Amino acid sequence: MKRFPSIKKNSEFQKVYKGGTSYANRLLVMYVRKSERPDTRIGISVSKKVGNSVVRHRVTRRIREIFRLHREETNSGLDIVVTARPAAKESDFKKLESAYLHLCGLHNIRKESK
RNA sequence: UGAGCAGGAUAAGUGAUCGCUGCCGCUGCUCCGAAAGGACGCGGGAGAGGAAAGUCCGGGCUUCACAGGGCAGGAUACCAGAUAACGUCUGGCGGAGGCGACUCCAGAGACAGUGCAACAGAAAUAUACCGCCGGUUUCGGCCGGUAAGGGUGGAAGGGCAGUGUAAGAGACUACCGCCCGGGUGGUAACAUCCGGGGCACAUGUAAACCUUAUCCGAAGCAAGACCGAACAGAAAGCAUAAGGCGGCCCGUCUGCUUUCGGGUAGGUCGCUUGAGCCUGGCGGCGACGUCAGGACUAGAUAGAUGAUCACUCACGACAUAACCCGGCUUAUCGUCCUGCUCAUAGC
RNA sequence: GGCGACAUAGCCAAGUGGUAAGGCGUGGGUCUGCAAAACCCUGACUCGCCGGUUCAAAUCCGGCUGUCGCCU
Repeated sequence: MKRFPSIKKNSEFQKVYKGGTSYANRLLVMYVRKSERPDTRIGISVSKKVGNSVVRHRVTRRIREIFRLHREETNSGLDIVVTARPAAKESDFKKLESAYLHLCGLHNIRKESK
């Protein structure tokens, strides 16, 4: 597997938005929905309101890196959509990471291993 | 030393680990496949900009349209050149600004025609309000001449001085301006000189319509080409066996295979070696051209540059390719280099 | 990535080079014992921003900024 699987189609995004549960904090919004697939997929959405192309790419890469590093800690078989809010453009990697883990805790999708 | 003008370069760096996207290689173990090959693994090497931006011009490329010409529509506009082409660039000319280095110009035509010019003003391209002069008078004025003066306006009938006249007026004269013709220099724009017209054309606006000259078919890689599940359709053949409707027959609906064809989801190509880049010589004032040598430098398809650690400093601006080039415009923390101008002081 | 449209008062908006219409709303007044309704009065000074053409620009011409739509 070269890359982790991701949500690509607009219809799949809409499915998660309508059928999933959502939590949010100051930096991020997270939608989670159980899927029929065995693995966990992620979709990242960054609006133009967040900033220009450079800012949006940087936010996307950081969220993708966070997901990659913490993938083993979460339950599998989920579709996750993360939306960045405009405040995310000023925050660094550490702040985004703590915000992500906070939302994972609210969703109760973290494994009980640790 | 201070103030400035013009041009150019650069766009934080180094090392380690994990991760991402192409490319190349493998005595390859594992999986798929008839094979070619692919997946996976390991190793190597590559991986955003000067504006990648805005999409404002120009071209390549692709599809569609097209005998040729004209009209319509659009663009450009001093001259000569450069270029694949351009609204770009270079060198000149004219005008404007600056002490200067130098900078800026949307810089054809308003004697081809039409339109518009609010308010003010008597009058806006045609006219007499006041004034001046002559005549007349019932002394209030009326008739005629007149653009020198007043006032209005962004703009008032070529300017200024003189002659002249009742008062005036290119009516006449000199200079300037304008128009016409010619000489000289220059490829040309243009500059300069001579002669003539006595002025008949004569406010501004062409980023108003327009005239003249030149150029332009339209759309854009989500262009387009190929393969192609599903599904709508057509034709041929087979079975008339079985099932539904029906009490039964007739009838009617449902079938299978092959071929054709449309082309959706999806996939492959287009997709990066190029009117390109670096160095040097030659031609040219220059833009640029030409010759020789050298290097290969992203190609993704929801879209690749991030995270962690260490060190240095000026503590890091604007900003992320998406078919590719040539320009323009706009954004931008700084650092460095070259040439030149002015002022002050010293030699 | 490509193509196109729009921006005028708090809101909806008209506007042809020459003083920027109108409606809703706000505020004030008349009316009423008090209100509602009705009637009268009321505001643009940066016409999104910066330049240019013109005597004069919301309007014409360039360049920016923002918003929206279409192509999948």
